[in-house]
Amino acid sequence: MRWRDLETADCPIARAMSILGDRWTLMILRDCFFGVQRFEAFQANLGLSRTILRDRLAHLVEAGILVQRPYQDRPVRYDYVLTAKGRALNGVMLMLGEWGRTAVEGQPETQIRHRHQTCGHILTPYVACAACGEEVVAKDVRAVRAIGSV
Amino acid sequence: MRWRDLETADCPIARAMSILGDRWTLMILRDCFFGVQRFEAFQANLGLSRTILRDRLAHLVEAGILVQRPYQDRPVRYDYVLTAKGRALNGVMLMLGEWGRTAVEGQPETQIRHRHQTCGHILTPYVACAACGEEVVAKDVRAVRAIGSV
DNA sequence: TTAAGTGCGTTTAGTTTATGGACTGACTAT
DNA sequence: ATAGTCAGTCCATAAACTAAACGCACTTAA
Repeated sequence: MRWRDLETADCPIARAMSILGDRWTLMILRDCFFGVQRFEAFQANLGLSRTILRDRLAHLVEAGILVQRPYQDRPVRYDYVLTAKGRALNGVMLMLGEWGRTAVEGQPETQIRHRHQTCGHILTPYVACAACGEEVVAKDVRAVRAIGSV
Repeated sequence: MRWRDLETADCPIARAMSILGDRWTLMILRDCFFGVQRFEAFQANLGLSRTILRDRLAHLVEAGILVQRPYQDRPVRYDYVLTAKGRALNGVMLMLGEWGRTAVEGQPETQIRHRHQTCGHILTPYVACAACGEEVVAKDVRAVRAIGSV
């Protein structure tokens, strides 16, 4: 199966993965959330090949997740910054980090956490339901095919 | 950079991606959450090559995300089912699906949603802070290096 | 008892992607 | 002038992925 056939899949996870589903894209976006904006910085942080970095950044721009913002002329150079669509990945990132932190063994002495500025605590994120505000756990959820949303 | 070097990274997202970060693994896990358990079913649903499927399932078992549960002898055949560690990915899946649904254009007529059994509504998931219960948005969050958690 | 089917894999050969390193180009700073 | 910075391209090699065929240990149907 060709990978980017998933773009038009019926399943939103499949559509998400058609954009995010390779070895580097989510790592690049993690760096974006940490404030990294420049080509050299991504490359130095991640250690991926420049060819791939170029390709992935271009895809992310094309997908509307990053925008190029010129920070100098002669020669023109761009920062890569998150769009609203990119910032909307915040929840995915937080949950992914939480899973990596709690579920994946391997105990580095320090780990990166987040502080929730509005309450001051170190963040432990969980997924809640917009309708009832309760925490959502796997067993309480059933997949349904929906037209519209209710 | 060699990919599985990330296993011991300091960043929990990097550690998560060392397991989940390829084109198919999260798609396989999505199917697991939808109840798929058998080799042929994964292969038919996803259309990936059998070679890769074998490899990915083996990795997921090795990582403790799936377990093989024999459902017949002669010849012995296994179901692949989520462990607690696997089920802990529920939040990631929900947020990934929500992002795919709301942020990725392309409007199939029907989409897969979830029903939140405890309140009966179609689920719109969001990420909340365990300390204060409020929704967590990108701008209210700052990365910190932490030893312990508080 | 032969034939067909099922389920899970392996093998093979060919294609696609990724990799690391050198290189270019347009500058700036010393 | 010389070195350094930054973003990117080019290239040869290496690794990953693919589709299709095949193998094996059965079960079921003819």
